[in-house]
Amino acid sequence: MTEAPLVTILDDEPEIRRLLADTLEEAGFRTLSFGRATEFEAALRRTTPDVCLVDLGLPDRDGLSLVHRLALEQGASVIIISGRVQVQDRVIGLELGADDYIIKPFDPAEVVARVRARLRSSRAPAQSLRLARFSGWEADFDAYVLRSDAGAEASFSHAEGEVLRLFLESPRRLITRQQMQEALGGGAGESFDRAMDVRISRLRTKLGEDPKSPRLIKTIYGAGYIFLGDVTWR
Amino acid sequence: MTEAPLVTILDDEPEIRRLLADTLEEAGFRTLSFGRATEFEAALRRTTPDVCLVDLGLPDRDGLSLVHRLALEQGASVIIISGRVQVQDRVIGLELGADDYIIKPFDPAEVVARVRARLRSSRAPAQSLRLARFSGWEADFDAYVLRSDAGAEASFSHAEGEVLRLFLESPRRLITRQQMQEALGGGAGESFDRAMDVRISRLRTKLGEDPKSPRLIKTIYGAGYIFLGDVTWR
DNA sequence: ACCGCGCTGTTACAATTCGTAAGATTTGGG
DNA sequence: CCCAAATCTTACGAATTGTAACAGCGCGGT
Repeated sequence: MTEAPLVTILDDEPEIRRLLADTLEEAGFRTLSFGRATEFEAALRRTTPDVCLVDLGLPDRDGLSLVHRLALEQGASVIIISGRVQVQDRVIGLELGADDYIIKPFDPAEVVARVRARLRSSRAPAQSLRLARFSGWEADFDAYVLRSDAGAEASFSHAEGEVLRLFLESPRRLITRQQMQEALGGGAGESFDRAMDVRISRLRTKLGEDPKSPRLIKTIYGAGYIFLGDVTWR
Repeated sequence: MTEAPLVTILDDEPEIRRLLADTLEEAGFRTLSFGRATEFEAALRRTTPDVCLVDLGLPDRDGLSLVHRLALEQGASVIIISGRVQVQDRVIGLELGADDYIIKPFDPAEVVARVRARLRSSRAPAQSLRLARFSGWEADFDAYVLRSDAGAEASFSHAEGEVLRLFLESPRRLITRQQMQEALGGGAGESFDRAMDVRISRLRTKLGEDPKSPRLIKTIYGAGYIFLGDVTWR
């Protein structure tokens, strides 16, 4: 876990191998490159890669069966990189066990992004990226806690969190009561109105808003609310 | 798990929704379609899809932040379907947590194949799930023992293990009371409710949770529980 | 068989969450 | 300035959840 993830590259064109290896290593991965399937298979007996990039159309072996075996036995993520552009090829590749299918010519940045996506889904989610910073506050949606730079701390309930999240996802933008009602699951136009008010009221209290002139959650009479604040998600 | 996987479709164009829904249902999936993000979010409060197809460029919400949240919170696989063809868009979408990125116009057969690929990888590895590491703890399902990095050690019972395993198999994902009840074999809506609470309470105690603000097992009032923690199975 | 112990569900009661009701306050139009 | 509608706040209570205490059960040791 402390070590960089290992990505193997299997492609018969040396330039492509080098391009992929350079890009991936620059992105912080360890790489191993192979030009022929037999070499690759030999290496598999010694190490277990996290992600395998496999080019179809290899000279010495049918790439598809290799993919199939890899996916089944090794449990590694397999990404096919292929010059075949037919939808049918992609479908077959994916059904055979590939996790992704990239068409040549590819953009190295996209390959890196797709490799990362594979790693994310196979390993445990990297981090709890559920923190939002805004206007001297930090909202922690894991712990359900609000922390101010001044040191104040207040926990918020799930219902309050729904409202807060709605605001933090669309700051400086009008959120109509209707939208809020739909997003918060208030059934069809009932007296859920008041419930929403109350949630917001409680949230304001926890944010230490001055009832006379709220600075963060602003009411737009007859329309809805606007959340003011520069939000950064982490 | 005996039930067909649930795939949600979020796209503002009705024809696309229908096309996707038809194709996926023909392929044996259950589907739910939405035209607006708020509707979708409301539905998320009640069900937990296995795969989410999300169109960017929605009218009522920034699609990317939605993807971000989905990926992190719901634990579902997210596939972006977008008309934006720039590599940069794809990279951003993937880095934000999407598991795949399909460009419009798409071929329905490929979408099905990619959905299947997501399901394959998200499915719990059916191997020897005996040891799990998470947040400074190690759960040993052979010895029925919990060990903390700090050196604490507590044994857990079979019933407690069932709950713990359920959590560890779906971390960071809402587990409804109903789901839990089904998984744990509690007969239909009896007073088994309380038994579940008690199991969880006992588990919390062994994990050294602070009753006031548990860090690992979160209660979602009126819905269920979420287990927070980066889990790695061995 | 008897005893003791740990596991687990049940019960009862405490604590929490969250919507509703109701009255106070604010807003914007005339 | 007046009024009706919209919104805020507070108090309350129903529903949900937490947990301590108790009881039944199974099992191993004596």
